Amino acid sequence: MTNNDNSVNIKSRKRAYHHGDLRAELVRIGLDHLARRPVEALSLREIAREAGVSATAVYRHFPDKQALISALCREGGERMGAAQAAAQAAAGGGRGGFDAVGRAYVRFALANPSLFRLMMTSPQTGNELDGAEGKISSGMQLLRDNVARFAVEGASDADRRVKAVQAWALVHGLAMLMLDGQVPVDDSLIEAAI
Amino acid sequence: MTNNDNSVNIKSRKRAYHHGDLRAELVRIGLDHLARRPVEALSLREIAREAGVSATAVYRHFPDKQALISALCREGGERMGAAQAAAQAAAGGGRGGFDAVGRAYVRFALANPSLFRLMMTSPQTGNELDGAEGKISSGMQLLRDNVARFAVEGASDADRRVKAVQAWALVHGLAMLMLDGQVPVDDSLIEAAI
DNA sequence: TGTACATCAGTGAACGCGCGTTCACTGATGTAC
DNA sequence: TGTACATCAGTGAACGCGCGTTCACTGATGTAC
Repeated sequence: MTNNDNSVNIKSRKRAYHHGDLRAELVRIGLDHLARRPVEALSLREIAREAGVSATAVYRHFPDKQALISALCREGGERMGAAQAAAQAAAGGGRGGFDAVGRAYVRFALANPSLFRLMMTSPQTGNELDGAEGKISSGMQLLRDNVARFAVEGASDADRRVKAVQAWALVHGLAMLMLDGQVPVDDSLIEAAI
Repeated sequence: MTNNDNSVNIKSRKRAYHHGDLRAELVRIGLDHLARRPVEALSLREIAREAGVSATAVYRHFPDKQALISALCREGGERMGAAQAAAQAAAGGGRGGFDAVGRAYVRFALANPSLFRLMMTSPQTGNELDGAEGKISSGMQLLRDNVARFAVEGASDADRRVKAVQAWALVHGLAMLMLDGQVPVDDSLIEAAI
């Protein structure tokens, strides 16, 4: 939030947020909910309530609930991509960096369970109006690029493609199994398995 | 369904089902829904509607919606286990049989998307009243047993545990990625990757 | 073989719930004169 | 520097919806006499 004077809330209920601030606040609260509660519990009314604003106010910033959800996915994708990029940078290039990206993928999923599920489930969210194409599911993209880059040893194209899918499946499967409580959430297990 | 005379429906609305038949019919319809529609669209009222019965009638067979869902998961677990066992038997023992179980896991998930998700997401469904402990999530169990059995090469216990998790994660990840449309649903890809 | 009766799987009306969305509105803000 | 006005982000009441669940009930079935 930039420069939002909360004391204004007490004196007047209108224009409590500077232009654009409520939008950012709604996204913030939405992401917070997704970090703590199941996807199906995500409610436009509750997010508005938590922002201290009427449900109707949301419609000043998003045409409908789906648009809010898309914004959450977009923001989630960016954060996930950033986390992976940071992990890769910290680990240096090469194989070590590649593994670091995979681990960051799993850790992001564990830290943001419902957001991660939502990002996976939602249709690719092609850019309807927005121009930022590549960024949208950048969390997926970075891992996929790495996977493609490190699977060059394979003989044929098809072979490389299989290796890429295997690598992604391993990482994604570990994330989902931990998320669903089928495998204990154990950081050293992440280190060992990836 | 055993011996259910449907012509009875026309003459009288009461006792249209022999004892126990409506229960089986509700489960059948529920599974059918789960094969075609998202989990969150599963509605007790709609299942009843489709069975040609009032919503209230369901409560003669299940204390509440959760009990219906548990029954669906139980049935799903059994079917999945059966599919895996059949695949293993067909492929013979050894490594080939092990791979066959993994592929059957993925194929079951693809054939029953929402049921598979429900089985993964639902808490382990420990047996409250029922005595059939091991059978409940037998779909998971068979794969896990196999995974444990074929990971003996590892040096230490911890190492074997890691290998087991990796194998499960690969299979599970491939299933989920295909289910979510992130990886094309392609049977030859399943063969190649597992 | 015929009759009285208990059982219990079905019925339809009604409940309260929270949801997403619409509507006509209001009043603080920033701008033009 | 002061005043009139357009803008538009907020308001609260209301909508219809389908849901899970409860209630008092009904009537076909199978059993005991």
